Amino acid sequence: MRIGQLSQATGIGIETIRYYEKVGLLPDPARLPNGYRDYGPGHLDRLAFIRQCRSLDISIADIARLLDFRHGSPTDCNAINQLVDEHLAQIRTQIVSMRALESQLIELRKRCSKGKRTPDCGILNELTTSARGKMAIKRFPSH
Amino acid sequence: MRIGQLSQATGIGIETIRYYEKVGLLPDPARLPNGYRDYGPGHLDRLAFIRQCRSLDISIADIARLLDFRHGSPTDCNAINQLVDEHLAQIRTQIVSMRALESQLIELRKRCSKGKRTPDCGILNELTTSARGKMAIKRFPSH
DNA sequence: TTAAAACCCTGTAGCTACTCCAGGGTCAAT
DNA sequence: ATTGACCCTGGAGTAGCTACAGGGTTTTAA
Ligand SMILES: [Zn+2]
Ligand SMILES: [Zn+2]
Ligand SMILES: [Zn+2]
Ligand SMILES: [Zn+2]
Repeated sequence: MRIGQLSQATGIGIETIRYYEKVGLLPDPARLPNGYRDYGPGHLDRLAFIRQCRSLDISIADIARLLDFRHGSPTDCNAINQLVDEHLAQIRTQIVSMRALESQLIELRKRCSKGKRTPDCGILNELTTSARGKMAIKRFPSH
Repeated sequence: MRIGQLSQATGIGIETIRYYEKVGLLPDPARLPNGYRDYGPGHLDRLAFIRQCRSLDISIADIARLLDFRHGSPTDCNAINQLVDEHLAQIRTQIVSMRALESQLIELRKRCSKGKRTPDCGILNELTTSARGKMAIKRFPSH
């Protein structure tokens, strides 16, 4: 199977497949006499696994760890459970901070209505004044 | 005011301040005879505004636009309202997809309990089978 | 037969918003 | 005279791709 076919089969772009090879996620494939990459079913399987992990936003480094567990000698799988737990915690943290961001932006948006001119824009003014409010207490004399 | 003082006053790192100068967010400051950067109150103000925007996750490019509105000749501010609306929409989209991600990871996590060995790990197996399930229908004969 | 289209190759640069470092120069105090 | 705290420039690194540039190969159609 050539790279274009692998790309079609997995829905992953050709450049991305070559990138996964470069960073060590996908083992180097055999080569045809003309130098083209020649993939087998193992590559297809592995690449599908990678795509599934990426769709869950698992990092390249963590996918490498998962692939090691998958293809290495059997061990205790607690590390896998822990990896998922950590990612879940990370996602939840991000959701919390994005919701905080959302409400801040909602408040900001309320400051302005239609048809104002920039010097009277409530949004600009709010950004300016809250920026000033957050500045360090310390003052710097000019001498 | 030298760069270290500006850094202290705004809470922005020195390297970051130089970066903002390089990308055009902060105007080039005057220089002291020894070549050190010499900032005025205008820079402090502008930098505080920038930090405020960044804390709302507004991109460098959009901050540049906001600064243009802030320091340019007065115009209609609808573009500003729209900018905030777009960011709000973006944030909300991201929250939605992160929640979807969260529930997927929760489901995945349920697949495995303590003390299993990697070949029996429900998480690994789930990742593998759902990866296979999502593969393109098209098959590639080996001939 | 030949020319275009479609495929493949390597290597490099670009994206975001910083952050860090190497290898210097400058200035105050000891 | 030397230490330490500053400051400078320029370049590399981060994550995960994506998009070339500048070539070679294979298939298909005129
Ligand atoms: Zn992780
Ligand atoms: Zn407005
Ligand atoms: Zn925007
Ligand atoms: Zn498990």
